[in-house]
Amino acid sequence: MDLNQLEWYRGKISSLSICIFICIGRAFFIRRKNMDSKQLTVQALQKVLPDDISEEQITNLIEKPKSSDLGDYAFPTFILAKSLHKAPNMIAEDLVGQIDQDGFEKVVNTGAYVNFFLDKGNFSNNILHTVLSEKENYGNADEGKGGNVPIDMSSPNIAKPMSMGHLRSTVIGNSIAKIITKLGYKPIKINHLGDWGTQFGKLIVGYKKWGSQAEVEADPINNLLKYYVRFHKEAETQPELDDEARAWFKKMEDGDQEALNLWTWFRKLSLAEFQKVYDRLDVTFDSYNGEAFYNDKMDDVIKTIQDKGLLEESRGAEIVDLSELDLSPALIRKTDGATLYITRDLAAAIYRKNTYHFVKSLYVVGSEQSEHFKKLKAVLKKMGYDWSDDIHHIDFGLITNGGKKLSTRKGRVILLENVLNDAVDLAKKQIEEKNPDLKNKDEVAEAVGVGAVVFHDLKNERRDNFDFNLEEVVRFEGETGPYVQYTNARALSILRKAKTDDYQNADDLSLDDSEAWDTIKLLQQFPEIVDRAGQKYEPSVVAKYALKLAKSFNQYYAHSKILTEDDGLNARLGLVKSVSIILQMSLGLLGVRAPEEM
RNA sequence: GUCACAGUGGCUCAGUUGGAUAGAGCAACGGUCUUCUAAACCGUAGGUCGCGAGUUCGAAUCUCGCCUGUGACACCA
Repeated sequence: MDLNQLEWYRGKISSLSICIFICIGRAFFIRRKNMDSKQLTVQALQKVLPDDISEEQITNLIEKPKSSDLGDYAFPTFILAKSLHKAPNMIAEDLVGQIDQDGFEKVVNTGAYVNFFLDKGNFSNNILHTVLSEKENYGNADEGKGGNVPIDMSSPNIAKPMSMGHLRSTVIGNSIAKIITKLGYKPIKINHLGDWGTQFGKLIVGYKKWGSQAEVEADPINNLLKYYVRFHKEAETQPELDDEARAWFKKMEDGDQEALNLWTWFRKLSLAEFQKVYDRLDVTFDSYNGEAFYNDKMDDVIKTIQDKGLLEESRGAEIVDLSELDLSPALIRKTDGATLYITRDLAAAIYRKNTYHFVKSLYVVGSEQSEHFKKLKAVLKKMGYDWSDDIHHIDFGLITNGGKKLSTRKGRVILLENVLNDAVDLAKKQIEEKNPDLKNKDEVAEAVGVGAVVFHDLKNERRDNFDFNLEEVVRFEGETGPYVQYTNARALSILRKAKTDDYQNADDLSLDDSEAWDTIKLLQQFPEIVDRAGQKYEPSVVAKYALKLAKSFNQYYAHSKILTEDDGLNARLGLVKSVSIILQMSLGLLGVRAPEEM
């Protein structure tokens, strides 16, 4: 490298570092100012409140009024009534008289509250600059510090169709993965396939009795399901079928070629079918290690349990007693020597710890299994693994149909694929009706239809049960995914129609408009929303926020003309752009696509 | 029976750490497209926050009891 080149590099490097320095400095400065809007309020109060009330107490007492009519922060004076021997509303009135209103739009009292109104122009200028410069990094945090977090999710059973129940686990897990990524963790999405167990014995019996290779290949899952359902029906009157099934599963475990070949074939066909659904949902996995993967890891686990003196015999089975925790015993090995669900999960938990050295390990599994996870953690704890505390069961409520639990065995399932197809068909109809000139109709219909189903699943608290209702799931009006998508599409449409993009570099983005105020405040809330969603493993926090932001923005632009050539144009466009950035990010965190037009 | 979770307008649900007249969306009724996509916006009507005590200046929110629903409760996963 000659001298000239060296100089050139130096120049590059130094100008780059200056740029980085300025950018970071600016972002930091802006963020400080935003965070300080509450701090400003605290300080204003502290100067006029009695000394025995600490800054911390004031911070905790300050609340955000439900309505902007009552300001942006409010301080209730009730607790001062006793010590000051005065009525709360008198205290509030006195405080308002003493408070230095500098930096606020105004400070007034309403009854017993002191209400602080922030300087809208200043606040909006700061927040819009922040969002426009940080873009999709807005709201990022480093809480996770790159720690691995395996997420056990989706986990459908081989040879059975994916039901709405699997949808829940899949989309909740997927969304949590995205949310915690934003918080600095590294999720490892594991599809813990149900690919082992006695049901395969049943399936083989059913296939051999009533099936054919051609039939299975034509429509694998539906036909395999058909055999399975028929097996259960016929076994009611012919109990000897159950014995046959057990024998076939035993053959699998003993390595019988015919049994294993069938099993491998079923598994392969099923995975290919599942993949179609995952593609539509935009969900990928880092591992497909299911139950079968742990077959050869069971002995070690059982040996460890035994070595620690935890294994007991009871009624012919081997168990770990958990009665001191008010839990029923964990069945490690059946009377016939076969292992069980919890044995495999113990092996999996230990494997994941050893392989990923996780900081947390999540299981997105229905709440009917909460007992199982309590036992799992308890056994691990007894084995001396303190990291059992890092295991979290992310439970969710079950989906019923007509108030009844769905059951694969009885053939009462809601097929996810049908639901998605219905939703997409309906979306297509809507597009033909409302926007017939749209270019990529099918692609948009897919995004909207699937988005509606996914959003519907995520918008309520995980643990809520819900009764399946097709009309409700594929609804496009009101509090739905398409509503958020539509709001974003319209925002983008405005930006396309704007003759300028000067707002991207404008210094002044202050927007002193009460119509826009709620939206602006919502933009500022986004980072704490992501954080809360992550702490609670609750995608619905993001979904509800997205609805709130969309609604507030819809209200704003239904009443205000954005594309007007005046001094406020840059700020308004900056707001539209910021809203679209955050709506897209929110939808992204939920695993819902955001079409540019619809 | 034991344990867990839930109970908010006709339906589906919101409601950070207890706070100001309990909020939305569907459905119902009425209004708004010559003006940035009406999948939108505005308005009207609709609630003893399951019931009863307790704590508190103050409870949908915390504690206790009861009622109702759902789920789990040893060889399924």
